Amino acid sequence: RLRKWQRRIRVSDAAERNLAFALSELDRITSKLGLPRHVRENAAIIYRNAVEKGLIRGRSIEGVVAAAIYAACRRCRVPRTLDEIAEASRVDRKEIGRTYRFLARELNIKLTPTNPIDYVPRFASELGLPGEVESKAIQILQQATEKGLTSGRGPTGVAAAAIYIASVLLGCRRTQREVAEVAGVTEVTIRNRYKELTEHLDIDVTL
Amino acid sequence: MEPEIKIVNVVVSTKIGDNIDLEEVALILENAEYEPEQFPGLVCRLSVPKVALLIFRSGKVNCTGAKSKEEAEIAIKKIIKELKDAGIEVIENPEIKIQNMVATADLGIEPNLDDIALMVEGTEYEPEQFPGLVYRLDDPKVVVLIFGSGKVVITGLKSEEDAKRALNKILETIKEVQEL
DNA sequence: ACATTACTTTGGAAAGC
DNA sequence: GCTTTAAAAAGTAATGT
Repeated sequence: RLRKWQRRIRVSDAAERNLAFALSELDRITSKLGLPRHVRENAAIIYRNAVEKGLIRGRSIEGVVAAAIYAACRRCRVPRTLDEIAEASRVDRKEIGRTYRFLARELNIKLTPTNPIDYVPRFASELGLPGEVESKAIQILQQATEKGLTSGRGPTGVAAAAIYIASVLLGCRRTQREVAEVAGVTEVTIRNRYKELTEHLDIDVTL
Repeated sequence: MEPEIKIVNVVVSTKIGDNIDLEEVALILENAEYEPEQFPGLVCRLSVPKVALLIFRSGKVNCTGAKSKEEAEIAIKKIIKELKDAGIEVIENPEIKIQNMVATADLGIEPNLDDIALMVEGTEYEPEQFPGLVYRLDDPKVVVLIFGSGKVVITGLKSEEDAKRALNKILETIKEVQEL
């Protein structure tokens, strides 16, 4: 009767409030990361699907929002690392990774591992590198993938090394430190991938 | 020749008594750490065999780090004797149950993790987070970590036999993936 | 440029928060 | 869910020489 009616109002109120909070968080994080509108909308769809399937139970709204954004970025081929999303949200990378896996499984989101090539445009432009360097880096990564040199390695590290090599080859060298900075990896990692790529792909990088 | 399987860790549980005073036990066993604020169990490390034992107030005990069930048994017998000699009431021949085993092996081939992740159900492969592919098998119910080198880690094992079965299944599915 | 140490992942039990 | 324990895989990271 009246009680039931009131409870329904309360429940829908709470649901509305939660959704509003989630969407505002989604807006805040996506704008902080400078993500395009279609990525944000994609993340919003993923979040709504999660709500409909009751996947939020036992999880924080922020965690699910962050995981939805992470998934949307990958699906739209404009990946952000877990560290970047963890920094922009107030959720730690462990929880985002765990929630992402959970959402992927429950919502049947099938994503292949992030292709290092998808990181090239963003990293290259942040380094102010011309299109030719970008193309060269992508070409290197395609060859690397064919030879299995990307398997098991972190996508950002391989992408960073390819960009570093391409920048040197085309005469607009960026230091390992600069590339490491924008890619969010250490110089040691770039050096390791650099060795691997130049050796196995017979690339002469003479300075 | 089948790939050699090496058991690298065995986790075992048992019960050696009741209402054990861990403060007292901490004084009896030398390499014992007991910080109830941090963890309810007492930690005791043995050098031979090289294992770690977790002893609880209830008398329940966990033993980790052993290379075999026998090794874990020896370790548990050791602390039982020490406690008994110190005048603590203990169960002399407790039933010891294997809770988990970890094994490593080499497939002898370098699998394409991307292809496996794409075609095999129950797999997770996120190189950004971890270089190995995670493969959950239903029978035997274990988890296998497969690396690009062909090395694998099998965990969740209750017996050595399951490790062999799991390994054979993995080799079979990888062969199927390679053909398709 | 090297080396060493340490953390990521997986599984399971224990008692308590 | 977390806390603690051990061990392996390969990659990445933090520090040290």
